[in-house]
Amino acid sequence: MKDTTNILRAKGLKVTPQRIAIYTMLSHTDQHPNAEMIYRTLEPTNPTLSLATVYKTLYLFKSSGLVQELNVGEASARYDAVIKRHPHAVCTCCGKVVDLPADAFEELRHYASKLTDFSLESEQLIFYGKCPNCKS
Amino acid sequence: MKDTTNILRAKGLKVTPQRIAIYTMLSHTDQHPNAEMIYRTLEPTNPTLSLATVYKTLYLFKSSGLVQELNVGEASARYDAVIKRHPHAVCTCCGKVVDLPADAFEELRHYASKLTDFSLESEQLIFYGKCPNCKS
DNA sequence: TATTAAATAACAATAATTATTATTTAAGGA
DNA sequence: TCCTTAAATAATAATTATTGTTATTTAATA
Repeated sequence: MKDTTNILRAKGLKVTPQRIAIYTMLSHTDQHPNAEMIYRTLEPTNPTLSLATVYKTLYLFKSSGLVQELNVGEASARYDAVIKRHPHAVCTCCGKVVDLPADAFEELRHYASKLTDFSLESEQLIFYGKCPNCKS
Repeated sequence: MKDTTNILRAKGLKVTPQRIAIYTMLSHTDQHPNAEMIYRTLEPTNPTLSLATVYKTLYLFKSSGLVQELNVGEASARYDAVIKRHPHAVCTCCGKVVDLPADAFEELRHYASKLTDFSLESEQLIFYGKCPNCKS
């Protein structure tokens, strides 16, 4: 995809088929997949892809600010191509992760900076509960 | 310790020296240690303790509601004997984790339940930044 | 004190992630 | 378009956190 190529170039990253596939997939899903899910999704159409490359590419993207890593308490990290920090809701039954609008963070930042001597950089807000499907 | 013994009994748990040591240590620290730290702290005075027991005991305590597990994005989980949900601040430099007062959660719960169809159970709020020591 | 179900220590196994290395390839210049 | 080369990749080994297994020990209760 042209878009992905330009985004990678803008970060000074070499453009490879693997990177294009991973970024394009991440920016077209709202599933918050982990490395394994990304690999299993892309492997059929990218038979030469290896799982180690997925991990390295995610690390690279994270370091370049192209994706954010999300830690919801599972064994493996999830990834999100939306880089603006925003709250998430995690279903404690099926594991689904959904996005919430970002505006909760504005007041929170204020609140937290009053309470600590930290110089704050970012924040993570996760709600846990049962999603509509699992409730019933 | 008498206190710990009673707390374990109240949850219907068998009282063993290992459980007493782990719970007593957790309830007397604000360090939010992980399993390895707990093991290394207790092993000198409890030479018969094994790391697997630490993990199993933490799982038991978590299931019984005696401790909460805290996932700040590190490889290993941290534990807190304060079971009321409260925000944490994590130093991105030295890894220190400090507690913040719980009252931020009241409005957040309200906010989140308006935004999702989830039946919400709990929440986790983590601020990342540099602690006073690491700032300078 | 004797009984017994449960807990523990020791260690094997697993799962997620990272490191290593030989091979391949993207990017830029001739 | 073809070279050159530094960087990326595939394959796989290694590591780290955590969980499973099992023989032995022990806390709780009779």
